[in-house]
Amino acid sequence: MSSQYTFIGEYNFVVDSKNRVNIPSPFRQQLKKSDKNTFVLTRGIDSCIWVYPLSEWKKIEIELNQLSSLSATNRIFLRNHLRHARMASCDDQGRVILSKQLIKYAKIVKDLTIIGVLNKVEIWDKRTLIFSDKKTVIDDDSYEELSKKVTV
Amino acid sequence: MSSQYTFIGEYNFVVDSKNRVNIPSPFRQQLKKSDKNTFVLTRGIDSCIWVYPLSEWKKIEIELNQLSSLSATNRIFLRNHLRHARMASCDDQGRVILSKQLIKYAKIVKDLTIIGVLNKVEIWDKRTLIFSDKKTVIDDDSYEELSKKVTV
DNA sequence: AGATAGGTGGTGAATTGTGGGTAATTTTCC
DNA sequence: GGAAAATTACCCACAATTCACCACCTATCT
Repeated sequence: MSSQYTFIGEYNFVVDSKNRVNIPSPFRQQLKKSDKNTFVLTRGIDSCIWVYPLSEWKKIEIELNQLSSLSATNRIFLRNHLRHARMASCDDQGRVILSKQLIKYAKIVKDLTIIGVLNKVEIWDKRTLIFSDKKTVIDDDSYEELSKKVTV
Repeated sequence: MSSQYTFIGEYNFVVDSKNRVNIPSPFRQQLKKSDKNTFVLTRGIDSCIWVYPLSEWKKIEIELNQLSSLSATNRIFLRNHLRHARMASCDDQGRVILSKQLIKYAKIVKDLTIIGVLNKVEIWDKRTLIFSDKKTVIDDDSYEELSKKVTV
């Protein structure tokens, strides 16, 4: 399950009065033509927005398509996962528009921090992330668990 | 069994005095010519209306055809699924007409929430969905099960 | 200094969601 | 069967939003 993308690094941007956000230029330059400058934006598990290039999202879709709608759990899961997702294409300046729902969810005011996380991009409200940083220190036990899965 | 369609996101609309409902424009734009602006509307398993593009419905028909009518469960399932299904075409403004039976079944008053669920679209009464949200929480065991199937 | 690239702000045109009217068609009822 | 009533199909209209650009400012590198 390896990705074609290598989004890494951190960038500070602002969201403008029309809810537009710049995708960092190094990320945009990686985009394949087949992705047509299109991303899928959705709720992150933390209070941030996850941004996938179209082709990366398609991989997720393939998995979600396995789930039969005859199962109640599946239906709830699919609904809740997909309802907050949106496609968005870059304009000529490389910006995407955030929906009001996503802005509200991620508590976005104006200043943003955008982080590359390999195959996806996270959009954080700057202050929210600073606050979140203080809380999310990984304890030793969790590192033990992690060590079984990744070598780093 | 992957879909040609990527219906995602949530939209708020109203049903008008003639029982017309707008199909969200991003969904309509995906429609293939062969689908001829035609959908199949039927009862969802939850109290909502399921909307399939014609070609996606055809796939379901193929699956349903696999079910032997010798089984009582199958017969009941088939009947209940098919008796409420209806074809409906968009008008020039991209709206379909909901039958009274479907409106009653989904307890639709005026405000709607429309959710894209990959290959189909769900039409919910706004209040009903909010109420449903509160009741339907996925428990931990179910999440464990899900995690075996999808990574997301 | 000039050129280039990257980030931010703004604007007019096109799209979209919603409402309504009228004629054709179907259904209902006697 | 046929008239009346309801439903449906096919239009037009319009306000609000969104989209595709254009313009400008800034920093960096040559």
